[in-house]
Amino acid sequence: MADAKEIDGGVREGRRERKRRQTRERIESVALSLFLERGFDGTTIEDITEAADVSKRSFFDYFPSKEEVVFAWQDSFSDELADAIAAQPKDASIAEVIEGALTSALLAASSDPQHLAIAVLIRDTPALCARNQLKYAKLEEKLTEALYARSGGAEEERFRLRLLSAIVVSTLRIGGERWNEGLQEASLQDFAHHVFEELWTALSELGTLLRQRNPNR
Amino acid sequence: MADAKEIDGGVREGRRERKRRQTRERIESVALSLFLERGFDGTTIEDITEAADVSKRSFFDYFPSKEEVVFAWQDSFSDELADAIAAQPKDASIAEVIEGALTSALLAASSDPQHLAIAVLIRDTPALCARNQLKYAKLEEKLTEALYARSGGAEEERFRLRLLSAIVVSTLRIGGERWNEGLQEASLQDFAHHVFEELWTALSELGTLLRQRNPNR
DNA sequence: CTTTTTATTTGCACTTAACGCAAAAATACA
DNA sequence: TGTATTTTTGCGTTAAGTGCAAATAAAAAG
Repeated sequence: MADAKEIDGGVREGRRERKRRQTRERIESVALSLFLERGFDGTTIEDITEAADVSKRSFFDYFPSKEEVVFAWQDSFSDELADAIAAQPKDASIAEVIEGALTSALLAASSDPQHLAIAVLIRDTPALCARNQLKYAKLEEKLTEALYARSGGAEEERFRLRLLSAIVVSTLRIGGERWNEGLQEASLQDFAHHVFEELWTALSELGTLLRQRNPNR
Repeated sequence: MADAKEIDGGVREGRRERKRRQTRERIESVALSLFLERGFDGTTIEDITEAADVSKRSFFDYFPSKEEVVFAWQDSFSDELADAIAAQPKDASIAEVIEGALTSALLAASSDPQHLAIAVLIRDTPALCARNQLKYAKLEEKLTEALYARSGGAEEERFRLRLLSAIVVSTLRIGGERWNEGLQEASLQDFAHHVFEELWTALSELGTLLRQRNPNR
């Protein structure tokens, strides 16, 4: 059990790992094609495994359920967002950090044209809608952690940051819906910037409104 | 097909309707007991139908899936909240409307002691977690509509109200988690009031923060 | 009270998702 | 080469959920 095939410090991908990765990618790609073609419910695991040329049993060795194939890519988005937050300039305001990081993560994600089709698929499949909401919850957690890690970390800040994360993720969700409904005339950057403008303005006005109504608190 | 059994204008519940309602309630009650006793995954549909003395097939005539039994009561909460919002005094501020309506809806809901057990069940069952998130989305929609209906309805207000709804629902979610984690020393009223105080303060400060950073916008 | 109509319940067969286990095949290593 | 390990597969099983047609119960009509 000595370490094998190590070259300049990194473990190079052996045949096993390579094949496993390829199989996983093949299943994912084939499954998504079929989902888009025949719908999620109209595609059986057998359809997928036949097209991907693996046994039905092997499918569950790669993905715990049919749904997870659709959401496999989601984890990477959370991670990218967290990285992007850490990468924002030190002197940026919290609004700039969030807007900057989210915009760059969104741009990276949208480079894959399949994502739009997947979004539509999710919207039109009730079973996927529920699972999709869970994605937002996870994203919210990650975002909170990333913001908390960045901003010194006073315990009293936690609620505020959690709330802010929730607000941002909600905005992402609402904005995403609007983007999918609309005609995508503007570029994603411009659209995102516009939505953030609305967000900051709305929050700012909301703050004013609340302070006026509860002046003594 | 003439109308039958009508007395003073209302259609009295016939034996059919009554039995159907009773059966539905029996299934629901039995199912929840079993879920709490053996867990959601550890309870089969057959367990439920045997205990409720109906056929397996009939179960699906009352509920579209095992999960829906757990969430059957949720719709009524949304409706109560919408009613409570409409019932708030005309001259109340938006914050007062939300806090007042949500508090009263929460109090009404929490009068059923099973709700706490259900909340724990949901938290501990992954399959239910996903479905649970969908509940929040629905609540958000309802809340937006209720606020929109109340506040004259300028089209430009929609985004703000939607955002505010999202914020409130997020707060409800976060507060709910905290409530379940904690020891419930305070009363629900006091706890809710405290959470709302935090919310209004945080929003107000957030507004200030954003205005300082984006003074020219 | 009997017949007819309508709504509800049930039984049964069927599809599909998902899991467990042990045999078989592929790969790594010596 | 031979041996150990990992991966893949086949097969059997459980349980959710659907469709359909027969049986049953309730309501309406005669």
